[in-house]
Amino acid sequence: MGDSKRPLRADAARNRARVLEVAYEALATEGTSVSIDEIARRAGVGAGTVWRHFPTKAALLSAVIVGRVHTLADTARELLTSGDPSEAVFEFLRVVIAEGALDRSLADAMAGSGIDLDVVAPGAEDEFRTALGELLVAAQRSGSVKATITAPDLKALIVGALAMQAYDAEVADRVTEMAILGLRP
Amino acid sequence: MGDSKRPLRADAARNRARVLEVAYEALATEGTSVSIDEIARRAGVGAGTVWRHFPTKAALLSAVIVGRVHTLADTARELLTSGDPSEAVFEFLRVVIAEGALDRSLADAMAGSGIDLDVVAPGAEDEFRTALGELLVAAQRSGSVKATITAPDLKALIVGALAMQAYDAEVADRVTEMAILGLRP
Amino acid sequence: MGDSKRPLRADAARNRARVLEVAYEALATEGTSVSIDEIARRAGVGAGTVWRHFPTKAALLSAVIVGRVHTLADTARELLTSGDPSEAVFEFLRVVIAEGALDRSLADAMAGSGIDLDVVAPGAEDEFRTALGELLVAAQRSGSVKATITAPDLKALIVGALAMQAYDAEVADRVTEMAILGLRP
Amino acid sequence: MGDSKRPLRADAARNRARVLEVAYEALATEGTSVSIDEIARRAGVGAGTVWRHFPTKAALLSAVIVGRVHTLADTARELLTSGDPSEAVFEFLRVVIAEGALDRSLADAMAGSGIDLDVVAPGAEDEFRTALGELLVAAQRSGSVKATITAPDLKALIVGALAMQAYDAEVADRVTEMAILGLRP
DNA sequence: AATGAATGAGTGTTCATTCAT
DNA sequence: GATGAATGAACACTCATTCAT
Repeated sequence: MGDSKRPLRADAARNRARVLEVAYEALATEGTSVSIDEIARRAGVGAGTVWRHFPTKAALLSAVIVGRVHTLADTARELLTSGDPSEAVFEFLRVVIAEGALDRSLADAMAGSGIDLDVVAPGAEDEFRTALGELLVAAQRSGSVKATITAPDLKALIVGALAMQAYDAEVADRVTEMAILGLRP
Repeated sequence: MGDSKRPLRADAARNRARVLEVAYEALATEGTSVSIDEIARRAGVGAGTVWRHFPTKAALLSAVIVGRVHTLADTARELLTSGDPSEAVFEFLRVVIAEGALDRSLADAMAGSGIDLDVVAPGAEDEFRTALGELLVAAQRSGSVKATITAPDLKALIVGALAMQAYDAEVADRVTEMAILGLRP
Repeated sequence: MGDSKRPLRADAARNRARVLEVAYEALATEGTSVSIDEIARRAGVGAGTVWRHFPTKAALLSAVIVGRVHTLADTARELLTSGDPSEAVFEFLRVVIAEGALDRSLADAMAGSGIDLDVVAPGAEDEFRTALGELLVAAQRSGSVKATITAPDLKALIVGALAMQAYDAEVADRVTEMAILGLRP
Repeated sequence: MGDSKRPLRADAARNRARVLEVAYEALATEGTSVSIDEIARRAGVGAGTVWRHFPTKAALLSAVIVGRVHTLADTARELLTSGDPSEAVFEFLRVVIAEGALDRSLADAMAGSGIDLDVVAPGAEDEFRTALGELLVAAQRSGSVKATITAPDLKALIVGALAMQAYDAEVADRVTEMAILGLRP
């Protein structure tokens, strides 16, 4: 099991990665209204090539989002092991905010009709939830976050930060700092 | 005051109001993807009539948003005079959340490229800021909100609540409650 | 009842008729593969205008077919009243064949997936069946068609003639003449 | 006889045959709208392999049709030698009808613009005509078909049966039976 | 002032054909 | 010889905007 897809040919893999990268930037900059043609143009490939790799626009959006979720989960793990575990959760929130300017696509796409992370990439969702859980446990163990705070609270805060970021960076910043005060004992 | 436009004829004013009302409902229900034709159809007028009053789709969105801001400012004033002033600000936040399910359009439209409330309706912005300022002063005077909280903090919280609402009701709920904890002394 | 649609504005009606006419010719000449854009171009209108009148390609095909069925029913009635009733049914078959060169669209469209005359225009279907029934009764009464022949036989012959016409005029001609021999006592 | 093409390598020949077989089934089932990619996928070969053997879609269609014509000619010969020669021609017609459900592709493809059997495979055409001629001669010799019927009449009936089959099985059935009555003395 | 028909560029998606591996 | 990725034009359909009535 797990070998249902042979590895892509080198050139195809290169194109796929290039499209994903360009799509991420384009979505972050322009929102979900960017056209597939525009993404293809920027990536220097034909529209059909985008279609080969991502047969619907939703599939492309999902792939971008899944990639972003992986990156965030990586970031969470790094913060936990490389710094002060009691502050890692707050650091993570700030990273989400700081990088969120590029993440208009996530909130847009997920708010937009019909993309459910649980459905398109259950693995990514689990990975993300696990990382968040570790951040939370570390913080509560060291007393920097109230014991009454739950993992869903934390996830809501992350998602909310992204949603606010999509609208306005300063708004996200201010509200998150207020909510962080509410997290502390 | 010295407006260059004469008052609208009665039937025109009625049409304008009807379009606005229908547009608000349609945008709240369907998001910004509703077509102008659909709004015209629901309002029982021709597409050209919508165009006469709102020459671009952005103009219609702006007008809807301005109307909504007026309503929110009214709500703020009512809460201040009819209930406990020390809790009015929290009540207001909860109203924003509760009604926000109808306000997907606001965040959508404002997050979408290029609508700036300060530009399209400086008066509405002022009115809203004033009402928020009064809520804040009342709360701080009675000690229910920390003295370090500023009007921009509060505005960010309102706007953030709307942005989160557009994505997910529960997220908005949880994050706002956390932030309210951060507001209290 | 029956006034659910107000009469079209004069210019709209003209456009609708022009599109239908052009569509009939184009479909007859090129088959169902003609694009809507091509039809719009030939009719001298925008693609959106075609769409306003016929929101899907199937709707346009249906309208063309219904129009054609009406014309055929008219022809049947004329043949019955203006000539020899005993030969009217054979004359009608020959007209179908002769004009069928323009009718590639009918067989194509009806063979193609999903257009059912009974569904798109039950009235037209009834009108057609009635006209065929009258042709058959008149012929059987005068003894020019066997009593064992039924209305469905006759309808099959018409439809088959169209289907063969779409492929080859001579084939339709020869087979129909053979079948006519089978019809006679 | 002196063909300019050397015989195909064994594996290439196997691929060619497999593609043809799959193409016949796919065309019969789905009509001419099946994509080359889909046929390649079902045959388990790459799209380029299909292209190597059949450089255009029309070439593939032609090859399928030619193959089908060969099969029909074989059937005709078998019926002539293994059964009652006087009824063989009627049996053959019924076989064409019965199997015609799989032959939507023939009528589709030949009705569609530009494939002419005489051009793409004069040999197959001759073989088919010869077999039909033999059926006809046998029937007329035994008195089961009128002497006035010609080979082109019979060919029209076969082709017409296929054309009608593509539209509706019952139509083909009824019309062919009527025409058979016209064939008998 | 109001209507609603017309426009035409734009969307996501599809696919026959070509070509680098 | 075989592969399957890439191409790019085409499709049906949509809609904000304009304009004749």
